[in-house]
Amino acid sequence: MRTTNYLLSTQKEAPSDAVIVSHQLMLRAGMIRKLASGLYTWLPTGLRVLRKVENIVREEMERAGVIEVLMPVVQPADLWIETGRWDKFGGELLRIKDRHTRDFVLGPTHEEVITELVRKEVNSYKQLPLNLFQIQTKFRDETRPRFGVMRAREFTMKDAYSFHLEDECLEKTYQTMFVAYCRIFERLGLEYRPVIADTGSIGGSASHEFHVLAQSGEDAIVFSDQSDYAANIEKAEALAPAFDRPAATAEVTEVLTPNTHTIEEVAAFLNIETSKIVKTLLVEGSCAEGEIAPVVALVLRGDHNLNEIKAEHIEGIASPLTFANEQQIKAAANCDAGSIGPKGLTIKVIVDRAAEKLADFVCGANETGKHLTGVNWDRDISEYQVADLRDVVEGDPSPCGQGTLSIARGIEVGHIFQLGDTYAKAMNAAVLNQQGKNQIMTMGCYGIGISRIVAAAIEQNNDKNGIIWNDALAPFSVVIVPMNMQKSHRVAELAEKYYAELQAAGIEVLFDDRKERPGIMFADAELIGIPHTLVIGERSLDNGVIEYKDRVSGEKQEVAIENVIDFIKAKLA
RNA sequence: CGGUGAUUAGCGCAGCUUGGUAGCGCAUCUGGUUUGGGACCAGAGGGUCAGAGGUUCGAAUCCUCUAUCACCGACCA
Repeated sequence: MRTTNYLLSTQKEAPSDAVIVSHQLMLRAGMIRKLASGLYTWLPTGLRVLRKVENIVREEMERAGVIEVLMPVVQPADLWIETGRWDKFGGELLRIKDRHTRDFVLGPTHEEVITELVRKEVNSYKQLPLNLFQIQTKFRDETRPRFGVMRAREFTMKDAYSFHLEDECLEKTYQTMFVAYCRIFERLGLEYRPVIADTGSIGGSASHEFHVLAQSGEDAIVFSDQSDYAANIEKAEALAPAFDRPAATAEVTEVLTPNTHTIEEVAAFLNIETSKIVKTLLVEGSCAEGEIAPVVALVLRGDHNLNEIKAEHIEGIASPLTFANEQQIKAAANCDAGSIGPKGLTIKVIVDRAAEKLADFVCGANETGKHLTGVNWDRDISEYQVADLRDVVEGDPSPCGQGTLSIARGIEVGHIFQLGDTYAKAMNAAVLNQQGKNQIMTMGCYGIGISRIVAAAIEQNNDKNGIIWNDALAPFSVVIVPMNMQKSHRVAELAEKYYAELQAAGIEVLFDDRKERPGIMFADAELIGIPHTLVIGERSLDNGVIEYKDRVSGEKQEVAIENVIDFIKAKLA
């Protein structure tokens, strides 16, 4: 590609609303442009990278025996009503009507459509297992799109769905997909970790997420320092402390804590550590439709965070987790949210394992502006239930039994699930088994965020000059930067020759044939992140060499004019 | 959905307090001088100051409403 025939669109400055480095660089390098919130146009440079990711994913899917299909973005509402997700899926599901006022959705995922396909096409166990994938546009009407294509509303995803007669077979395919995913992220050259994940509202038994490690990641993932254990913090169990609760030594005393609302304020006011205070959060309990939800109290140590996923999985708590509103708090505790405590509450009380080990602790007095000190479980509060409610923290023992946990930030780029028969049952997707009886299939689903990977890769590989692509993802492998080509025939001829020869060798090359000063060409090549640069100038031609520059290491070296093509081929091998 | 803030040329910003001919840098175009790390000189084009209403002789500036965008939170196969 010649730069003069291309749309380079680089910029010196990024729009001020881009806050993370990958978003800034994608805009500056001319990879994407925003059309509206969460909607992006892919410019030629960005699209080239996106296609690289797609192709690697496609190759590895095919290697793993997955077969490509393509399903519509627009899906009839009937299917979503059939699985119940028409009601369950929140505002993220964009609903539209056609000219006949029939209901449709823009597909945020394709379980319904693939199950509809397979239940019609597949009738016999002999056709199983079957694993199908597509690379396609998804739409999720995110309440808060951010970070460019990292969390866009419209994005590209690879989604695969497998169908089996038995769970045993599903587990085998799940393993195959796990390995295929590892291969994909290796080939993409990303630093990644598979972690145990929550299955979320999609349901199912087993699930792993694949995270690209990056400071800007929106997820917290935890690792054991002595084993392979790795999990999303949503899923990581906080073990009960291994010691017995100390005996009570203090009497319950009421103290005035005016104008304190947060745990930090109370701790500062009373001059104690936040870990000696418990916080009491009121949430809605589960109930039948139409009934008034009861309120349940969740009690945690002041220095711990509520893990909402764990909480909503507890029997008797509404899912999704819903915090009590002001009226509900007033009715249950007769005070403001800042002064609630477990003592004297008449509602159900669930205590975190760590909070349950406290003695002589501080809690709200259920009277605005007052707290209690010297409170003790059993002696002062008899009715309560103990559960794992909190996020693990750095240094907690690993739930696998070996080592302690550390926490890192990750960008979720892949997620695989063993769905089981949730969707197949809802949609009556069955085949005839060996006994000639109808048997509901069991399913797996496997997603990779293609467009998110592009952003994640940049997040992990950049410097002050721009993006640093590896050979697998680079929009171009080589850029030819001629010095003063308009004046020097020798330079122009050699540049043209290399351009033709590299193209003939099947190497993607950008020939910067603009009438620009060298500094501009260098800066653009580095901003876009092309891994290999060939600098052709009068200065070195007299010595029979040209200059090669490596974007990753920044190192320059001279290469004999006649060896350049072989040199580049060797670099890309 | 709640909180905060923003909206002036393609991008980055100033001007608003104290109302009086809409500016700067980068980018773009023309001509010239340059040419190994974002050059220099001369000139040019580009604006419904987010929109609507109000106050005023006069509004980018003051007031009201609306829209859009972003950040923090809530939410999120």
